[in-house]
Amino acid sequence: MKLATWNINSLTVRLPQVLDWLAANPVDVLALQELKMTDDKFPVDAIKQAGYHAQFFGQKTYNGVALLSSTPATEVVKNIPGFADDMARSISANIGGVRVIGAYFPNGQEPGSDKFEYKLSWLKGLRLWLREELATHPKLVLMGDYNITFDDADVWDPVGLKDTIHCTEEERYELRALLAMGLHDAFRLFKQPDKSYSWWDYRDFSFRRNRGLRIDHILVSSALKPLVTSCVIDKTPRKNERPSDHAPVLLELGPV
DNA sequence: ATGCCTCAGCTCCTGAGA
Repeated sequence: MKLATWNINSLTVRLPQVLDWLAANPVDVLALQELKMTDDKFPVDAIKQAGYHAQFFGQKTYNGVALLSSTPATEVVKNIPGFADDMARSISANIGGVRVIGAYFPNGQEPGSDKFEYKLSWLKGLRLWLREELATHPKLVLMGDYNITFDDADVWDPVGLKDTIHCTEEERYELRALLAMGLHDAFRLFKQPDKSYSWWDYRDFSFRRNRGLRIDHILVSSALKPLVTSCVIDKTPRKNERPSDHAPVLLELGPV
């Protein structure tokens, strides 16, 4: 089973790239973030023609998430039960025997800001809900744009970016709390190239200089961990003419 | 501190992203 996550920064702009990428990478599940469109604009037909079912949860201008799957998705849940939120940030479903959660974590803008406080409360809401979700669905994958780095290895300039957004102790505390409840960073289960990142700023030739952050993650539950055979970042689409600022992350599992 | 780049929208500037 192959799963992937990709923040595509507007599905309107990136639909051709998503279809191209799926043709080259026929995954079973693709979680998308930052659709930036309302549900009535979602390209159901194009996705269907590509051979995929689609579950989506969008809003105008910002945010928006979707799960594309080669087999039907069931028990679809939008956002975090128990956490009131007016933004479309997560979508969950059972697909191929796995509970899949695709999420677009809040950015947080700047430590100390209102948006940062919202990010921390969202993270706490996610953590409290996940505890139950893991008990109900032991085979679980949480993937998406976390907007948090685990540690210095995920940051191109750990000194210059110390305690800035995506790199603060408060954010990383919440990320480690997810690991403490039995989730595992699939990417680090394997030897990876030094300076592996999933996002590069559009400005200052950041991609060419590999000035990036690893903020897109795939976490797997303990029940799935032994089944993981690979996890990689695919930098290929970042080289496209009008790329998303994020690259997809891919996970491969043995038979579930 | 600001610009640098990209995208959406009550669009020719602004807010937000990260």
